[in-house]
Amino acid sequence: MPPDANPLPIVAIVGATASGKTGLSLDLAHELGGEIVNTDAMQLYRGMDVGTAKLPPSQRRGIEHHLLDRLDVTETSTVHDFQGWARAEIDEIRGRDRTPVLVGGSALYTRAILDRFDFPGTDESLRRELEVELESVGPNKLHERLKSLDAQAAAKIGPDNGRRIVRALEVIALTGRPYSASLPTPTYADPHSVQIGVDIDRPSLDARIAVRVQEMYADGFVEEVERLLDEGLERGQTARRAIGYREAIAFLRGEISRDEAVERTQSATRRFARRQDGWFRKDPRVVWVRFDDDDRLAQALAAVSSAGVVDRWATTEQGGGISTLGR
RNA sequence: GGCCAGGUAGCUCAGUUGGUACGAGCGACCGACUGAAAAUCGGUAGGUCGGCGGUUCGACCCCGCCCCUGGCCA
Repeated sequence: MPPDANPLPIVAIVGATASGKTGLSLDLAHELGGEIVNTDAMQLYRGMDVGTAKLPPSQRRGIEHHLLDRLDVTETSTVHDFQGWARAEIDEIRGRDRTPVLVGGSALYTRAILDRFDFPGTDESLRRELEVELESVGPNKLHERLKSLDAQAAAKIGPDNGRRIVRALEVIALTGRPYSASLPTPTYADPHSVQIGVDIDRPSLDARIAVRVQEMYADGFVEEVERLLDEGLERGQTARRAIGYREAIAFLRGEISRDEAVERTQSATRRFARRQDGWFRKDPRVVWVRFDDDDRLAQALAAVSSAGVVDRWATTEQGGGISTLGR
């Protein structure tokens, strides 16, 4: 392996909301001379600050942050666009000899960047057609059609998951090939990638979530949502469904009380955090560090320094009889 | 103190004209996931039906007493 073949790594900090990713990412970026790349679907939106726990510029310690505030709340976020933006951003950062540090809780988005992961195209009018049909005939009818076209995908997706059925039908119509309803096996697009997961136990996490939501409301979250409503939040396909925002909207409409909005937001966030955690846990490549370990930065740095040099280690540190098989 | 309503899954409530609870939504737990992913969808576990006694072959449903909650009247 030529020495130059070991470029700057791509570092990703993953884990549940409120686990402490942000703090660790800043420390890491500081140590590595890195720049932060957001991998959170909702922090992509301009104006969604308090409710997404977006780090205010004043607290960024002078570290560059990328991929925040890219979308208007009325726009639909797509993994595909995000993948393109993020990869371009990463190339640019590395081009400046800086280390990209990805931070965010959207597992699909993170994988879209790090892994070999190609998304089939989309077609506005076809999509709309299918959605209208879904609305009028219901998911089961569409599921039957999917079954005749791609029984495997149909079995995997299930008869009631309208949204995914529509997407499968769309992909099949567009590509003429079956839809893979299964995720590809995780393979880094660039082998010099590391994922560091922030490990936190549930009681601690739940307590932090409870506090965070309280603080959001104390910090003008409702006012933020009012502002965004003026900007057309409810017309947005993605943004208005964000946890916290949908509850705040219900509160502003007078459908639920403020306390109820807080409670529902807390419980929705807890559920979300569990899903996030499960999603990252499944990835065997993630190196975990405890959220409250004083040594976590050192552990993370160690994980980073071993990124991409696994091959070298395999030949030099293996020792014993196996080394005779060396390259 | 009197009257009325009610006490059924962790929560909010259905239900059985007496025959082993058809429960539902939410939550909890587990899982799926390729262009909305903070989305979308699937599965599992939870109940001595307020307590005690009575009637009955049999009561969560009937009777009596008691406890608790809410409301009304004193």
